Amino acid sequence: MDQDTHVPTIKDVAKKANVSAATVSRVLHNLSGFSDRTKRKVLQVAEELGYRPNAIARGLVNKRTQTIGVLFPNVSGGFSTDILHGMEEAAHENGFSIIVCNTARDGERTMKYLQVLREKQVDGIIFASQVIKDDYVTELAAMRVPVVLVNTLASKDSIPYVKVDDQQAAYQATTYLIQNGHREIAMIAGTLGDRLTGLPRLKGYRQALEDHGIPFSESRVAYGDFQLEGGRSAMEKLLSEAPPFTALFAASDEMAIGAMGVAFEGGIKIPRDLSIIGYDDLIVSRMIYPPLTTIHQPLALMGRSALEMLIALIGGKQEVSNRIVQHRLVERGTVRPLARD
Amino acid sequence: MDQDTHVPTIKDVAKKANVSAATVSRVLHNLSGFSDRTKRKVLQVAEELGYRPNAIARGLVNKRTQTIGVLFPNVSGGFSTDILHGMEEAAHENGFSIIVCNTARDGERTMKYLQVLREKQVDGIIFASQVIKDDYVTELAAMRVPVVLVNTLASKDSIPYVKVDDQQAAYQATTYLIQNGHREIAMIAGTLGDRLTGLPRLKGYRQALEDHGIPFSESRVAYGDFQLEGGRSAMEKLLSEAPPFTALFAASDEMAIGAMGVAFEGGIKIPRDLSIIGYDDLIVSRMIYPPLTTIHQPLALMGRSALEMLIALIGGKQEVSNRIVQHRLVERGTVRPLARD
DNA sequence: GTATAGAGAGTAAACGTTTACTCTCTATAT
DNA sequence: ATATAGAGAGTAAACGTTTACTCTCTATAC
Repeated sequence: MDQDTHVPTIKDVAKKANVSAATVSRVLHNLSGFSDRTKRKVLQVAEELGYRPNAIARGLVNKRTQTIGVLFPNVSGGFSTDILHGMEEAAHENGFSIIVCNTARDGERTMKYLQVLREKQVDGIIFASQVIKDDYVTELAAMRVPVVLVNTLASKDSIPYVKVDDQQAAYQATTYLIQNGHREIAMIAGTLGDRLTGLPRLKGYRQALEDHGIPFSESRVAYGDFQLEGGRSAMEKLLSEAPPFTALFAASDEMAIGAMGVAFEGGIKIPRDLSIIGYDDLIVSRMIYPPLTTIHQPLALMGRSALEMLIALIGGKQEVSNRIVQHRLVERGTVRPLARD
Repeated sequence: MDQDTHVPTIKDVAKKANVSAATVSRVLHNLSGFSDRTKRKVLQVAEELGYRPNAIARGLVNKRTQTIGVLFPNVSGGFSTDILHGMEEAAHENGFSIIVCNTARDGERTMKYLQVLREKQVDGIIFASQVIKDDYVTELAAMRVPVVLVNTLASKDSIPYVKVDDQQAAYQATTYLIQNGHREIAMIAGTLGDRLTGLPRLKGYRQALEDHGIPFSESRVAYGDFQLEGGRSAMEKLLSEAPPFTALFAASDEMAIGAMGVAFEGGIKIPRDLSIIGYDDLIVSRMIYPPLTTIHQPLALMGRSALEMLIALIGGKQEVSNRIVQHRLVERGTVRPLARD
């Protein structure tokens, strides 16, 4: 009766194979200290019993769980999704599992997750595109596990990261609009307070303008939250309050798409009446119509990179260097060259 | 020196508070068997030391990890993403963590994941929209953990699930096209061999046709894989090989969007020249232009439901009943009523 | 023929909790 | 004054592994 509900342990294997648990462990790990005969016997018994090692017990002794915690501001955004995909891939290849956490951009919730991850003894942590508060840093320090950032920075560069050069990318996006003859260019920027992703993109935009002799005007900038709805309301604000503009740079594809929706609803044809360039190159951005001209970030690759950096750190590497990955402007259907006047 | 790298355990707390580890444990779990004085002392010391319980050790003794494994055919699809979001939410509320696995529709890979999840002693497993092979069922049985299915079925209904009524939903979608005056209706169906999601939708389509006196023709059906690319190639095939049609029912939004792309490229205007209805109601479906008319599935809710069912089972509930959630046709911009001839 | 090295394998402690049992008080009932 | 109940707390085993040590052979070197 008991056999029916008992899941076999290493001891069961040991007993049935007439060896000690230690020997079974050695065989299973292919260490030394057993004869060929024993090895065969152990393997056969393990197979027979359907034995699987218990990673929890293993984790307890060698203080490794082969598990990594990943925190996203919103799991369901196309953005997080693409990054997650790359991470998952790399994790699987390296024998790690991923616990996903959706922080919903909420500081308290993030702290709660950090504690859970600590208790679960994850081997490392990745933060994706999220502002890193000091609280987090303190908690992370107490956890004594390596951390890697994707698409964000910690103060004083204290944590390794992989990201693109936001300012340069924004500069390029804006310049592209200018080269297409636009001079009245609005921007939907990221969260106002966000100095890490929001500000550099705004700076790139401003710099491009000024380098081409176009005065920057705060009145042509609206702030969103990188998400669809934020893009929509920013666009509405721009349309009603800003001086007229012929082109728009949105600091995220989601916001660009939100803005496009508002434009369509208002009878503004894209790109005929308004040119738009986004930032991210989500998978959906090429699915929509017209397909979005945007700054491509290799998101899956960035996820993969971050995970590989993290694994190196977990493996004992003392330091990894930050990685600036290459962005790229991809021309699709939402920017129209303006006829010279 | 050692203090510097040592992470405090329950024993450290015990020693510093002059009590036994058992007492600390009792205090922390708010059981009985300690005075108020002791409680205060223990709590204070735990706080001072920055003590956090080790869930791995805990898991070892009470054979619970508060962790759930979730398997998706492709994490980066909008589909999985929305479901995951609902699950993550519910998991967090109930003190569970989620390990995500991307099976890439690969049987071997799935088995590998199942084994990892078994070793990691997850408390339960959720399969999302994936064909359940017999191999899996065997492995799952050996794991002795509860399983719940989302958007799929196992043979003989042996595993509880939450899904919509695919056949009825497809019937409704097709009927809607018919009621809008269409009689030449093509379909992009799911994977040919897939009897679980693919076939019912095909059946619903066929049934609706026949109930309205329209002969079903195999030549107007093309098969995709539920993903974007599959939709594109199916559409190309339909356009070149099928008899002309004025409307199209796609068994997934992704395929519908892929088909729309092909249509646009071919100069076919939607909905003027061709009406399209999809299936899923992904978040992106309302972001694109024109916004997709489709069958809404409450994906996040389904994810949440599945997770709650699973937790009930983990909690010892003997049985949960399957849940058929309500779908809904949402009218947006891709279906045009056909003028009566 | 003895010393010795190394192969093969077992013993037991350790990882950090939880929990069943046990023990010692103090307070109350008789 | 004694029996007894219950509060407060400790002891130790258990969970399933890994691993440092130890032990016993057999084979080889001399």
